[in-house]
Amino acid sequence: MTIVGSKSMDKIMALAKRRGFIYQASEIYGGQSGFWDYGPLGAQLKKNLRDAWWEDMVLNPCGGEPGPNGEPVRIVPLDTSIIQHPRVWEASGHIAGFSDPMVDCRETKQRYRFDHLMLYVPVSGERNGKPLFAFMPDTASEQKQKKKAEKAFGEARAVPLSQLPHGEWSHVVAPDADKVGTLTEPRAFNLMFKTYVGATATEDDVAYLRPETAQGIFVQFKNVIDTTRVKVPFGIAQVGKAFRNEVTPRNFTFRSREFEQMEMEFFCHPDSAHDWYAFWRDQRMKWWRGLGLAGENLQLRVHERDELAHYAKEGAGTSDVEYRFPFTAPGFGELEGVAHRSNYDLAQHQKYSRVQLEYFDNERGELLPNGGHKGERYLPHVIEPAAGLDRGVLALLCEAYTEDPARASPQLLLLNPRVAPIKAAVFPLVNKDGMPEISEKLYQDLRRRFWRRGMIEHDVKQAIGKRYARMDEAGCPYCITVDGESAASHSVTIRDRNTAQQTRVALDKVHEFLELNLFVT
RNA sequence: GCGGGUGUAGUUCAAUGGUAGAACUGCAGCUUCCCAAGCUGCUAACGUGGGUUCGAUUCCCAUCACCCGCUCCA
Repeated sequence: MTIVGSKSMDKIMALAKRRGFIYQASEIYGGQSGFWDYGPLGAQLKKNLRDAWWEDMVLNPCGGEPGPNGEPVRIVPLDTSIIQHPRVWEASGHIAGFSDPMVDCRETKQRYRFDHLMLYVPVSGERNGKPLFAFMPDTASEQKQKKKAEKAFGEARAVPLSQLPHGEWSHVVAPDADKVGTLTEPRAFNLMFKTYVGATATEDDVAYLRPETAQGIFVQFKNVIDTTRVKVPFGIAQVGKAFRNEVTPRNFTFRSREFEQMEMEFFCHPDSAHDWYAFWRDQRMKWWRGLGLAGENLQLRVHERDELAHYAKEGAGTSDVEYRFPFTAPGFGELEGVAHRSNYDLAQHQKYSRVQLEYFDNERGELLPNGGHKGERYLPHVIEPAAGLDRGVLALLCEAYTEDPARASPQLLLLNPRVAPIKAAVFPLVNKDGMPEISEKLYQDLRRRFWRRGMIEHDVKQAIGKRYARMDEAGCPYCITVDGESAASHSVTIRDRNTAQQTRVALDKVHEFLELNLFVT
């Protein structure tokens, strides 16, 4: 068990840089806030994590474990465009809230358009220490706030909130709030990256880089249903880049402006949504555990009602898989959210596109004399496990980072073999006496066998201890050394990264050893 | 967005108003039969842009980036 407190982010970042895992984007130009690049080892580590997700979500979901309906889980892949029709983001609700200045209520977590909010103030103009009451016209808050205002200071009149002098903000009671001063400053939330489609680049050509990959799935839901013979319940999975103009990119790659998501939208009948929600919540937690985030640094957290996103207000709820990063400790940071989105997205797209997106389920409805069912038409509910690939990589690095003062080279990465970028390294103990010839041959053989699984390294230069140390820092699980006995006994030593202990293995059994220790869990 | 801090080789640090020194890393050679060993050599840095000055890595301003604390995270 490693103690998080002993892990400093500075050291992890230095190692990530030094060993070529993560670089600052555009570093030679001074860097660009919110953007990071992956170096050779980082790119492979990230690919391994992405592949692991793909294997366990698409190719063989949940390792073959049946879903709550007792049947194999069926998920199909998809790859949609980063730039979608702008109306997609109107339907999804991403544009509505963010093209105009908004104010948030810290108490109720409601968000209001700044230019829509009104305020009840005394007709006399003198507040006399009483609070002022904000409301949204044509909502229940209008009458409620009016009553409160009249009780507080008699006759009240309505003025736009925007006319309020800045110093008076702390005296405003927000709609549906109890306390004063819970409204934030008005802010423009242009969280979506804007661009122009076409060379003319007029305002008519405005488009956005997707702020999440999920909408591409909802938009193509009908095509997938119509062309692939899938039946509800089933999932559609997608991995890809998403972009958000974060106000404050912070904490290394944790909050980046360009990031990669691994999202799966699982479509099911509304009646079974709770079961599928619980199923995916537990499956996803199990998955992260299986990759090495096994200790108490991983937790599942159920969202409070008042922090649910707009699409998850109704339904079974939202849970986050969270990891205790060194920079969040003792708190946790989100790795993946599992949300019951109800039918919010399909309903929105059906409304905005005016295309029928309901699913006809001919295995439901009343039983017919011929043994079939009458069928039922409905908008499926959606359970969405949405994971951050970059956050996953960061969590793996943080978890793997270990200091062992007993070693000459105290820093090492205890990466799970499945995600480790370098699977094995082959060394001649010394670069002479026929050893490099044997190691070169073994290296070529192993690379031919394992290239699909990851990198195999070969290094003949410098002292053996230095080569071991390098591999420890890269998180390579096994170092295979050709020594003086190898030629005569046709054997090599295999060094375990975690223990630094060596085992002698016959040359022609090395691949079996790796197969067994690296890939069989 | 606010406040504080920091920017010198790949990393970790030093010095200096007269353009920088080291350790480790990396690379090459020698050596080397098991954990960053030894010897020799090489590569390699003052975040960027202004200002002051005869001269700025050093002082000033701006900017960019990172870190910490708030804020934010639809």
